[in-house]
Order: sequence, then C-alpha cells, then structure tokens
Amino acid sequence: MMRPGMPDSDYPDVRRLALFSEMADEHFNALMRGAYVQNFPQHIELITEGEPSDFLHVILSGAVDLFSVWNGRETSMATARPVSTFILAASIRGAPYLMSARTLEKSRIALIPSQDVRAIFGADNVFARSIVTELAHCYRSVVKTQKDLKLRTSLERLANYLLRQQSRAGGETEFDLEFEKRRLASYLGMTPENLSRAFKGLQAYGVVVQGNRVTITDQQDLERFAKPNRLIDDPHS
Amino acid sequence: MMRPGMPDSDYPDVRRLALFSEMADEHFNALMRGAYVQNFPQHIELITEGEPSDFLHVILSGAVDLFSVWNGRETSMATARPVSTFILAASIRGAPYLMSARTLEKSRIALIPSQDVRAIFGADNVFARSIVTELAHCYRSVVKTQKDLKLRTSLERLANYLLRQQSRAGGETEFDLEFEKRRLASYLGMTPENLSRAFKGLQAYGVVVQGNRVTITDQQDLERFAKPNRLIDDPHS
DNA sequence: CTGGTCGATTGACAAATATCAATCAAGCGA
DNA sequence: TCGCTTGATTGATATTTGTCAATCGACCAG
Repeated sequence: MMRPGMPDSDYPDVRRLALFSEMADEHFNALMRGAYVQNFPQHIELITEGEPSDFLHVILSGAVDLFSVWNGRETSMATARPVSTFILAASIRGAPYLMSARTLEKSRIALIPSQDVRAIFGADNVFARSIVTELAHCYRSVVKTQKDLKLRTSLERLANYLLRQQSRAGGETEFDLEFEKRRLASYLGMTPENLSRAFKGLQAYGVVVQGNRVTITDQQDLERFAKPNRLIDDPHS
Repeated sequence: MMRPGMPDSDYPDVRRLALFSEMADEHFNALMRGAYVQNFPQHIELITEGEPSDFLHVILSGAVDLFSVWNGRETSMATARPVSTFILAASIRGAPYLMSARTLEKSRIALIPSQDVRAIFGADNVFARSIVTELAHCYRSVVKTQKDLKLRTSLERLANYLLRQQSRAGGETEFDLEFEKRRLASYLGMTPENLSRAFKGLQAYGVVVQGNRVTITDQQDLERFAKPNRLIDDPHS
C-alpha cells in the first residue's frame, strides 16, 4: 500500500464534496496528509462486510458496487460514483461494515483513516455539521429505497428507476444505463430474467431498449404508469 | 397545544437517552424549556409524510407506528417505543418527513423544535457527536432492514424476527408479540394472510403461536432454519 | 347473555416472481 | 476470421406471494 500523502492534484476533487467543502483548510489538509490513494483494477473486492471499518473511502474515479451477502445469496445495495464517499456510518461508529464493496471498473480511491475523521470531527464544528448533513442524507436515501421496495412491484420500480435516470441524464429522451443489466436487476430486487420481461412490459408505455440504450418515447405515459413521488424518487428532498 | 416547558418530571427520562445523556446541563435545559409535551389518544396521526419537519419527537410512553403510503398502498416501516426519538434526520436537515407517524396506543410525546436542536448542535460539541452517533445508528438499522427484505423470503424474515424478539424478551422460550399481526405482516413486507401461513410453516421448526403468545420449543432447530446473522439481526453491531 | 365488530384464519384461486434450460448476441483474443 | 466467453433473452415451469370470500373467535356495549 502507498504511504500516506494524497497527491496534491487530488485535493480539489475531494474538497469539492459537500462533506469537505466547508471545513477549515488546516483541518482539511490534516485529513489529506493521513490519507492514502490507490488505483484498483476492475472487479476487486475493496471491503468485506463484517470486517472492522478503518477507513472512510472516497471514490475519485471509476465506480464501486456496494453489495451484501447472506446464505449464499447476494444483492446489490447501491453504487458509488465519483466523487463521493462511502461507508461513512461505519467509519464514524467504528463498527463493522454492513456491506461489501467491489470495483465495477478501474477505480481510484482515497482512504482516510477513520480515527483521523473522528479527530477532526471533534476539532472542527463545521466539519461535524457536514457529517451530520451527509449522514442524514444517507439515511433518507435508504428509507426511500425501502419504500420503493415495499410499496412497488418490480415493474413499477423499473419504471421509476428509468425516470430517475432520465432526469439524472439531463431529461433527455435517450440515455444509457449506467451498468450491467444483471446488476440493475439485483439493485431493483429482481432476477435478470425478470428484468428482461419488465423491459418488455414497459414497451406498452413507450420504453424502447437496445442494449444499454434506453429511449422514452412518451414520458407522460410512462409517468402515468410509474407515478413517481418526490418522497421516494427525488434524491434531494 | 401546550405552551413550551416540559414538566420537570419528564426530564430524567429524556436525559437518559444516548442522544441527550452526555451534553451539558445548560444546553439540555435550554432544549427542554423550548419543548412541548402532549398526550395523544390511540390512533392519532402525529405526522404526515411530505410535511415540513418542525419538531424532533421523543416518545415518553406508548407506541408509535412509522408508516408510508404510495399509490393507495401502505406499509409499516418501523415502530418507535419509549424512550426514543424519531424523525431525527428530517429535523436535522429541515427536510420534509419521509414517513408518517401515528399512535398505536395512548402516548405521551415531547416535541422539541428543530431549530433549537440545530442551535444547540452548533453550541455543544458533545451533543453534536451524539447526534452523529444516533444518525449513524439509524442509518445502519435501515440498511439491515433492507438486507433482510432483499435477501430473505418472508418465512425467513418471520423466523429471524421471532428470534430477535425472543432475544429482546430476555431469551425466554415464551414471549408476546408486541403488536397486532396485521401490522407485523406489514412490517415484514407481507399480507396478513401470508403471515398466518408463515406461522404455520414455522410449526415444523418448533414455533407455537396462540393469539399473541409465541413459544419457541426448539431454538436450535429454528436457528438452523433462520440462519440469523449479526450484520442483519443484531441491533447493536 | 347477545348481537355486533374487528382482526385472524382458512381455502380457492390469481398474479407475480423465481428457476431451469436453451438460445442468442456482442466482445475479444488467438 | 473463428471460436470462446459472458451476459441477455426467451420459453416452460415451479414457487412464492397476493387477492377474494367465507368463517372463526375474541371482545365489547347494550
């Protein structure tokens, strides 16, 4: 592993995160000095659930899948994309990871020792406030996902997912799925076979899929079916 | 509504919560002075999802159901029992509630203005740290619930739920379900009809149910089926 | 006591979802 | 280019779960 000392060139990207953007320079620099940066190839397991959490992770480039396993079954819980942190809660609590993490592609990851995070947290009120905001946001995200899972059928989940992606892509009629369909299926809580059928089922509402490319020919119609709701689908509210 | 000023007699109960137990007296008292306390009858809706969150709620006695609604469907997300807080995340962020809340029985609830919480948060580092700990705990709880939902069948969820309840009840062979079966069903993500059948299905593993009373005649056997896991079922880890 | 109400249970059936096996199609290295 | 591998799709089928209707049973008010 590399020795502490994140390259200065990575500072601005990290600094731009809401979690770090408001804190004092002095404290930010202290955090960065203790951090490692590593480049990982595709399909590397970064974190195994159950292990003690020693680092806060910041993904600088690439993509990371957060997943969980039980009794031989596996499910994708979330995807971390640059630039964002993951497993903040475990770091803060010093508790074991609840999720595993693996790279979906070649990824550049910064590792900030959890003890440093906790130390700076005590020294910098602004940082403390940012952590609270971030944690509250994470919590609300999971609650939304849980509502999605419990209140909707798989077809409805897919329809709303597509609308959210479309919105993320700037509202364009056409956009690309950001990852493999098998992972999307797992994320949405269904099998790959069922995802295929669900896409077919949405043809009736103007959804066309060719490979990774999705076209929404009649957004109104899809929305009438999907009934998106800001308390589930709006990532910011 | 009562005027601010929580009765002094309620102070100790609130103070005992991890969220408030470490903070300075001065700040705690300031929070309490701005708080209201109200007694609510059974089946009163305290909070409606989507509304702005003006108060941090503390349940002093009784029980509160946190639930969500979408497209005419409803699901129970969690139960708040004394003494604990709920909707901390919404209060902190000043964001709309993601869940509704209703009393399950006659309940006594303290309402602490969110703005007071945010003010004291800025003034008291110890309190800030407690909030972070609490939020991280809440986040991890929801992640566990999501793993439970996505990785297990309804029969497995029920089996593990019973083992958790048994543990909560001190590990006794016999214990009572803490709420209506229809709500339990909703909490576990199934219909009441299916819950009935699931209980029957667990007879094969030594589970006996009479009304609200559950007897686990062969814990080993039930555990072999349920395969409890600390990263899903341990509320503390 | 006696209806009446509400939740729990049961059975029959329908819908949703998963599983298994086969095939298809794109990407890639020799 | 040709196989080879991997993921996606499809069809057939099984399992799980939900729905609907009926009944049961506890509790409560009169």
